[in-house]
Amino acid sequence: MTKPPATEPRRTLTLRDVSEASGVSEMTVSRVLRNRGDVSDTTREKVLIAARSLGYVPNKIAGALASQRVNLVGVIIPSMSNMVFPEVMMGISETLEDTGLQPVVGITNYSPEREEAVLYEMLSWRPSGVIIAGLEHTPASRAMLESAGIPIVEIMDIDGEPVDSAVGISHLRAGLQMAEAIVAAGYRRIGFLGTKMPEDHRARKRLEGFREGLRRAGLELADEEYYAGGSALMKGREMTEAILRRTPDLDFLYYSNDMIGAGGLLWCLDNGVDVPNRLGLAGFNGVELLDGLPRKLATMDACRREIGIHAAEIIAGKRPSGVVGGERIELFPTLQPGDTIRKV
Amino acid sequence: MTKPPATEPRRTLTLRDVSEASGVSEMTVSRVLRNRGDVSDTTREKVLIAARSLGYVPNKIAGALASQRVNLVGVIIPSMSNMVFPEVMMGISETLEDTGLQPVVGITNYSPEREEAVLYEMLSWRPSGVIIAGLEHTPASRAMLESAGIPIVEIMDIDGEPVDSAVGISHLRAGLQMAEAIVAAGYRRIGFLGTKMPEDHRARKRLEGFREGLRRAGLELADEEYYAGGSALMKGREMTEAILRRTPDLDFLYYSNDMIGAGGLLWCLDNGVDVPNRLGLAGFNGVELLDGLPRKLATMDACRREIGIHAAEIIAGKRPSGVVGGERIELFPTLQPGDTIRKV
DNA sequence: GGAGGTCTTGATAGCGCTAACAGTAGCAGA
DNA sequence: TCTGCTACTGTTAGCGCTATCAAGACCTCC
Repeated sequence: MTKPPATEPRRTLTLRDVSEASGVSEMTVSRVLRNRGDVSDTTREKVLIAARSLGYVPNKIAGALASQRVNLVGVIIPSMSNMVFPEVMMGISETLEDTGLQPVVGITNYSPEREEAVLYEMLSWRPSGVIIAGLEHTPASRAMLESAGIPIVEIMDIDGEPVDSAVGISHLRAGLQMAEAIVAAGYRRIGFLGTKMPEDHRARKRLEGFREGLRRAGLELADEEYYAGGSALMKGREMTEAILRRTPDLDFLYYSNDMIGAGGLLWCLDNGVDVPNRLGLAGFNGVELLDGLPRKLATMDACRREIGIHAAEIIAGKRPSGVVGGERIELFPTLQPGDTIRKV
Repeated sequence: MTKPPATEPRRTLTLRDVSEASGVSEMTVSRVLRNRGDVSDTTREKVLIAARSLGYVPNKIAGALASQRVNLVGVIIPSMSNMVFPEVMMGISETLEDTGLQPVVGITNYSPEREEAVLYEMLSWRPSGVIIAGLEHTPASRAMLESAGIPIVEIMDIDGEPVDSAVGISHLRAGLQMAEAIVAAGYRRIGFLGTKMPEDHRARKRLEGFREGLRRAGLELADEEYYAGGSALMKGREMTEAILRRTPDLDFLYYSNDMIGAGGLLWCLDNGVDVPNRLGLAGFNGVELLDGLPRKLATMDACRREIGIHAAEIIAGKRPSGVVGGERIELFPTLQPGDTIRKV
């Protein structure tokens, strides 16, 4: 039988091809490629040369099915566009790096239905664990998480009942603290600017906590302004102008995130508003970006990187002491007064 | 033998469980769950009820192995932290949404070795296609891409030889055009500010094209300044101050990206530099963020969303006319002069 | 000398699903 | 009545890999 010409229609390679090319069993090839079990140096060498020269890429689908192990960790977050989640991701990837585990991201756009769909899709790949933002999920999502039989870490928030483990900060408390700081600095006519996002539970909780803080001082919000979509910086300018036109005697503006806060700050500087004496400003998140602004906006960092690190550690089983699951790690954000709150 | 009490240690469910619970064969369950093939309404109903009440989640690993089809598309990009790639991702996800295909992202941090590793990992899941940033890869990466036997789309750049398809803009030309516009506006003492990133080939090509543009006008760069790491906005300020201190007679600064450009702009405004008369500024990318700045930075949009859309269309086989592969789509960025280049 | 290692390799049996084909029933048309 | 179809359901045989066990070769130590 004559060999067909060099370029035969290429099937995708399997272990068998490498096994034939190197003259050992498939099992041995598998062992070499996974660095598992004893294989003599000469055999190992032969196999590696054969695999490389063929350009063999293992099929993890088959491998995962056979071994019942998948090196994937599902990460489900609402968005990637504001700076907050990328930073969480950094913490996660960095921590997972030397564990052989690999994050796979799903985006929900703050939609519970979408979250449910993304979760279903993820679980159908049988990941080793799931990291998911928030504690609020549809009943179906919660049921899936509960019966998945893998570690689940709910991140960002700890005001609620986690399915399994949770790592985050208390947004209720964050809002409360900010209110206290503002009141302590002597501001009294306080406005709030935020997003129209009923499903952003963390922003909602911050506002709730903020209101509570004001109430304890016998105050309440003097005005509110909400937006949806568009460039946050620009929206911050527009909203600031709008709220001040409507309620000119406001002496403080609390923004639900740093980006609109920064927009507000720029508007004030452009329009000669005396910050922080005539008007104080504060945001939330501690976005690094703001470091370059002419003045530093008061904010509260959300411990984003740390949250990612801790969550990944739980999934990777790296937590100290033999804790098995159901961990609850609360982190504590610190207030950064910047230049936009009066010093007391 | 007595049945163990209700709460027995839960194995993960398989088709067989649903099949037993609903009294039909596994095959029929499979058909119902995938909506494929004819199944009577009554059977369908029975199966769906059983599946739902058990909380069955299909195992895509087994499904993919059996069907030799994987609904995943690998997307390999250098970074997620500057605003450029998230926007490409939006275009991709949006386009893939109704195709049953699902993007899976890998990040390389501009490291060719990392890219190689990420690519290997991705290919081992046998995705339906790969979208990868840039045309420059290690020989091993290129070999993998060539022999993967799936559609490959290299994005962002088209100055080079693609493995299969390519969608992007010419960064060489982008740099050249910007140089021409600057020269035409009468600027002569031109500085460049960029990142220390030998592996950011697109930034390199823009600079190359920019130099060529200056040379054609008998000019050359009067000074250069590079940075690495840190908050881009902040770095933009610092670098601007540094380059102007060193070469005070510069009349134009070309930044390799909008963020440092924005930092530069803020510095100029803070320090009373007359922009654009005494000093002109320009960046690159067309980042939406900049909309909120006091003055609009000259820039060039990089067609990021469109790139994502076209790339996804190629993978999904949505391209018009029966083109099979090896498509090359060039997009053309437009110059947005903003307020930081003198009107001619 | 033989029991009991260690090291290395291979054979076998699935993992949970789906492609492909093989029925079976029911019904229209000749 | 039989053929030929459509609608539905089940059986069989893998997909490409790994867990597990078995076995051969070669030692070591009483």
